[in-house]
Amino acid sequence: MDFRPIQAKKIYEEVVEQIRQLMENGSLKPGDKLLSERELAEKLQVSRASVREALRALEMMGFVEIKAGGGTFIKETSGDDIIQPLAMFLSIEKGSFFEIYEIRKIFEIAAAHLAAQRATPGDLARIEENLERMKAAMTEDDSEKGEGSDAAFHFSIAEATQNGWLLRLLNTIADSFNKSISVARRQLYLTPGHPQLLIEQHTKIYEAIRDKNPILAQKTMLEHLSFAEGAMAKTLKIEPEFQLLT
Amino acid sequence: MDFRPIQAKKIYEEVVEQIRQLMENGSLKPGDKLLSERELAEKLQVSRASVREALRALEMMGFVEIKAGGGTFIKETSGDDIIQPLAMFLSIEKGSFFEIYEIRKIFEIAAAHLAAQRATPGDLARIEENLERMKAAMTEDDSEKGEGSDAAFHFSIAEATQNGWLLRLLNTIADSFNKSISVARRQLYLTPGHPQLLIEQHTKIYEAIRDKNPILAQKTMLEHLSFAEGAMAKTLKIEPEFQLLT
DNA sequence: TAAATGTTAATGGTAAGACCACTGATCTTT
DNA sequence: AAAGATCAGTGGTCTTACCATTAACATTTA
Repeated sequence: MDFRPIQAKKIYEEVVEQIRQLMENGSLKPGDKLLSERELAEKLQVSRASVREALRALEMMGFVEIKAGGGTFIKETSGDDIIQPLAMFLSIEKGSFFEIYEIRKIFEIAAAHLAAQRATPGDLARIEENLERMKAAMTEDDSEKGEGSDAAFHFSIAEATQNGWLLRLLNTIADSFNKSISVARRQLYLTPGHPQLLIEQHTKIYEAIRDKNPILAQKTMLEHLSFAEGAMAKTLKIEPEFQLLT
Repeated sequence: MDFRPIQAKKIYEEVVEQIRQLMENGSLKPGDKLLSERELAEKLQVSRASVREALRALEMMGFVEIKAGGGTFIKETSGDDIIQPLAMFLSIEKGSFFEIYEIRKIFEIAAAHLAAQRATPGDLARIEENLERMKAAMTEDDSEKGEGSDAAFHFSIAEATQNGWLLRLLNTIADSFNKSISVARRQLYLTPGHPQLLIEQHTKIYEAIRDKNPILAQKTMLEHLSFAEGAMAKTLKIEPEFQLLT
């Protein structure tokens, strides 16, 4: 006998799929108001609970925005929300430290390269400003300000790539990363001599971008990240398995 | 008067947060069975519907697996599921073609570089096998087989990086990409002379990886992707804004 | 005894109905 | 015309109920 198993697809998945298709073919554009939960339930011949579970899923993925008392709207997909599950994952998963850090390195190196090619005068000014804030933080011995302007420095480089997607992806990874290893990161700034080293490295990166030298920019960025990786790995008492892009 | 707004957090979000914390601090390990929906509802003093919405969200993000009639289990987070929202987004978003393709290029170039450093003999054999299948497909004039082995070739390179996260992210982007531009991709293989060019490029990439030359591997990969980008852009009648990593 | 079979309690899946708080537009009053 | 009150509609939540599936247990059978 040659029977095929009967597929018992969950209702909410079908609802998600129908809405997804409407978004894909353009019937539902960002800003559009969706039918109310009650109307959807009636049209699809399902319970309101099923509709709500589908909308919950779409909300989690950042495709719709649900306003209590107002209605449900197709969201202008910025991309930030799509990445939320990734951020949550990083807060839980500890094992794949170096795999993820490697991806961050790939992004940052590429960002430095592209920034050297495309940075506008405004971009350059922002990068330099963050570098100066770092230096000031060091003389003031303000490690918190130092970390903040460090992150801002990297952010402004990603901005200078003119690639919004690269900016968002890199930020998500970097943010989640900095949170999950905040201890090691703090140590990075409290070790004698390290702040000066870090500022030297950042200065070199900035100069390479300013001089529109993509190769040097990516090289200095790699050196900086590898140094930070090694220092943090020492604090965390784990050994990096690979050495990227040497 | 200095009042702080009373924040009406949605109940399901609080449920998600509580479970997330239990996962983060290790109280809930992969494989563990969660309390039943009814028990959770009673313990948390909320309705079963709210518990279900929270579990739906966790399921969408790939953190739990829900078996009808069986129970809810903490999932061994493979990472594939975390990326699902990204895949769904790519199927909808059409505008940022070159931004996304640039990210793909960044990944593929890095993958080629790392593969040249880390490929095992087994990896190399797989890469070569896919290359041979491409050649065979060309002589047989089987464009479908050609596209398939092309994708497999790139996949096997990503595999050789030994970085599971890079593999998953790259696959998600590449898959969504190939689907959304299937027309242009087909044209890429039907244009006279192109198959031969593509095979030459792939051969160069393979040889660079085989010879453990990361710089050359990344250079040949870049040339290949830039060529494909230009050809597809011509079919789609759009002009690339940037030229990456030249 | 051990395997196959039947039973049953627990679980997730779905539905229906109800009530609340909030939103936004309309209507009323000033 | 502006301010306030009204009200229908919406999402948020809870309750109850029943179904289909699962898995453990009890029973039967060879």
